[in-house]
Amino acid sequence: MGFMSTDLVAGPERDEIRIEAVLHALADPVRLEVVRQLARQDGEIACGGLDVPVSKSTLTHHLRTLREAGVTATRQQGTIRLQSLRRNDLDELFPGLLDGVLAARH
Amino acid sequence: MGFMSTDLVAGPERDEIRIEAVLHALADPVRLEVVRQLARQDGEIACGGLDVPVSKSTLTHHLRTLREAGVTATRQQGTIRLQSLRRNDLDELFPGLLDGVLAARH
DNA sequence: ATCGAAGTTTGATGGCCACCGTACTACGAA
DNA sequence: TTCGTAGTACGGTGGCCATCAAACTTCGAT
Repeated sequence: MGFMSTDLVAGPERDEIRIEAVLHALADPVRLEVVRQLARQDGEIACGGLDVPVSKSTLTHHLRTLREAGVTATRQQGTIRLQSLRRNDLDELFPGLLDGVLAARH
Repeated sequence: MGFMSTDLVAGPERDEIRIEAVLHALADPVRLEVVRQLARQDGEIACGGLDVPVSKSTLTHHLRTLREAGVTATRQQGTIRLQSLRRNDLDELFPGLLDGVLAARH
């Protein structure tokens, strides 16, 4: 009670993030939509709070791809997993990339 | 003799360039290397001037993918095809994206 | 006209991966 | 402890695509 739960699910350190993995992660329409929703929210979203037209298991797969690429961070909160964008890390490694992607009309 | 040959090979208009196609095009290691070499050169390069570890036919395939995504422009010069980056179009549509990708250490 | 150089096209192959349903795990509430 | 909720893990399937070799095309030079 009352303590900040920082129960992070494993992902790459900032220096381990590879541009190819990030681009591959962003190149899928479902994952791109997830990133857009995370960017719009500018905070954490649970899996169930994401509005994408795929099954639960497929969404799990996409979220793992994003996390392992270093695009998102995942924090466990009880039985819920909260997703957030790793804006700082991405902006430092690839300045402008994320903003450029989000600037695209869709 | 002496006139500028502007024999462009077909590609999408600027407004037809889709972010998903661009990301997919950039997500392949061979194509990303092509983009890096084009960016370093800051001009036109013939297919044969590109240093990538794939066969001729595979390179043709990659260059078509890049062109049809709107990442590169292709100009025919006799029997040679000159490739160039569509920097202006990409920067206008997705400001920062290309620079961010090129800023990645590799 | 012939030949070589530069690329494309075609057809085939193998691997990756997006997708699903089902079964499973873990946590919280009643 | 039982039940519901949230999400993961596991097989399995189909489709896309990176790859190549071989045959073809097109242009320029000889």
